[in-house]
Amino acid sequence: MVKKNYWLMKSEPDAYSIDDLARDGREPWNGIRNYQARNFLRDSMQEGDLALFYHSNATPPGVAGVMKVVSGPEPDELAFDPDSAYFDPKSNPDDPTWIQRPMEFVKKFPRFIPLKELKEDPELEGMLVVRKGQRLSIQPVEKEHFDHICRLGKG
DNA sequence: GCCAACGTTGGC
DNA sequence: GCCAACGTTGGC
Repeated sequence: MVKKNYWLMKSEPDAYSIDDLARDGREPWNGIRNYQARNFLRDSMQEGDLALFYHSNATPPGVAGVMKVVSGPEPDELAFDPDSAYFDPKSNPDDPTWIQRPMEFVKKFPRFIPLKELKEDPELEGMLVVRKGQRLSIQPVEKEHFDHICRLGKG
């Protein structure tokens, strides 16, 4: 049994929110156009890993719930669609630059946890998402931090 | 709307 | 390979 990893994945709720995932049940996480985030998606994530669903560019920003990695890496088809905002003419279908991961809804927290609260919590010191100016849309999270945030979300 | 903190691009 | 210009992210 491989050790489970934990993640935080950002989405702008205007584009796709935890409620959208609750409705859809399962959704490919695509449109990632940053190499570091791509590498996490492609190389580090394992089926069964859990991820915090983070609402970015929201009022307020914060963690809304939990989802699960349910499959291996797949080519991000948006990169091949000239009509998509995520079209990348440099991505070759035979060797895709960008990849996606199917994610599955696990739960929406009874209590949304705003970023402000994460920043003020001494238990979460050192967590990437509380660092000023960090922009990475897919981040590894320590199990202790993940568990603590789940407790906070219970209300 | 502002702006800090990046990441990317392209000239040299 | 350097680095300035530019674009994007995302909190505030």
